[in-house]
Amino acid sequence: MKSERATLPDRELNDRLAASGLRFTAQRQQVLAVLLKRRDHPTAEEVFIRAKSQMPDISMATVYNCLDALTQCGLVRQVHMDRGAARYCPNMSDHSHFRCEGCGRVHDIDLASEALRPHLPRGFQVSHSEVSLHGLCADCARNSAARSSAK
Amino acid sequence: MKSERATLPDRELNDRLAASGLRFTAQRQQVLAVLLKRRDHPTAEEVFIRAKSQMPDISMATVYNCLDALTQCGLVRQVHMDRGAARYCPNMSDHSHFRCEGCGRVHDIDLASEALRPHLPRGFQVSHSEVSLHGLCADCARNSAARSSAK
DNA sequence: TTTGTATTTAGAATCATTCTAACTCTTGAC
DNA sequence: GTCAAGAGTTAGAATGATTCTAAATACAAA
Ligand SMILES: [Mn+2]
Ligand SMILES: [Mn+2]
Ligand SMILES: [Zn+2]
Ligand SMILES: [Zn+2]
Repeated sequence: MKSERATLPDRELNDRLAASGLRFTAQRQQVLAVLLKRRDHPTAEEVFIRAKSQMPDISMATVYNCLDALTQCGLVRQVHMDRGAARYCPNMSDHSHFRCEGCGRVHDIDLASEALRPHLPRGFQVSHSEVSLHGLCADCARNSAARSSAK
Repeated sequence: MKSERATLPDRELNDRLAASGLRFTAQRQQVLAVLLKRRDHPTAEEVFIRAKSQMPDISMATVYNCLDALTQCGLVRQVHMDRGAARYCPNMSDHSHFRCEGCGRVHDIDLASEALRPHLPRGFQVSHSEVSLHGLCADCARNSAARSSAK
């Protein structure tokens, strides 16, 4: 049985889209649902695969369009690690990203770009900033330490 | 009259290349010279154009190869701003980058990634980090303030 | 010299993304 | 309800940056 009233994320989606003069569509709902379900910073390609499993007719072009719409209306951020495909994150708090070279996962890091402000030279006005870190996450660091001590 | 002994950057280049098992070549020398001459974070394309003006037979593939060799032997860093082409920087000190939306220039910012260390969650090991900032540089901010007050 | 390897080169291939143009759906006069 | 206008979706083409490939060239050591 489907609830009469929209779920909370759907209501939020509807309002945000409307505020940007955009329509609520099944595809945008699906793409957002994918991002909210597993917060692992998937690429557009990965979003496409996951969305397609629920909505077989959705196209890659639409996934790009939806991700763009969601980004525009402030529900999703693009994340740029490495040179490869952009990743997408539905966590809109001011945070940074850490890409683990061991497991490949992209972790949210509670490091606000606000913290960088005092380091800037006089007169510069920052409108947007991005911090990307690379290395070993706690789990992978522990494993690699264990492996090397075991020899 | 050309000096008998190699210039300082050439000596350094020779040593660094040797240390990585790479040869000193005219193309690598030229590409490094381009980067040292104007430290404005050019893209590979821009490096190609500048190098070509001195060395008309150099190819784009070689510019990519040389930039790669210079990066490997620690004389140059790749800088990733936006989604576009990578930029190259011969300043190997721990610093960050600021892309001005007014004039398009990429400025070095004296913000060491070391400063981020204390913000990391326990157990994470950072091997590399990059901070990219966007906004208005001091000059452009001043101009835009002047323009808006003049109405 | 000779010979093996590193480097350069042009062009093809690849990858992510954007664009195009046709089709479909929604909305809001009438 | 009908219908036109606009918004959204779609497949596939086009683009831009980079990497790959294979042949030619330059080098360095034997
Ligand atoms: Mn995130
Ligand atoms: Mn720099
Ligand atoms: Zn890990
Ligand atoms: Zn500027």
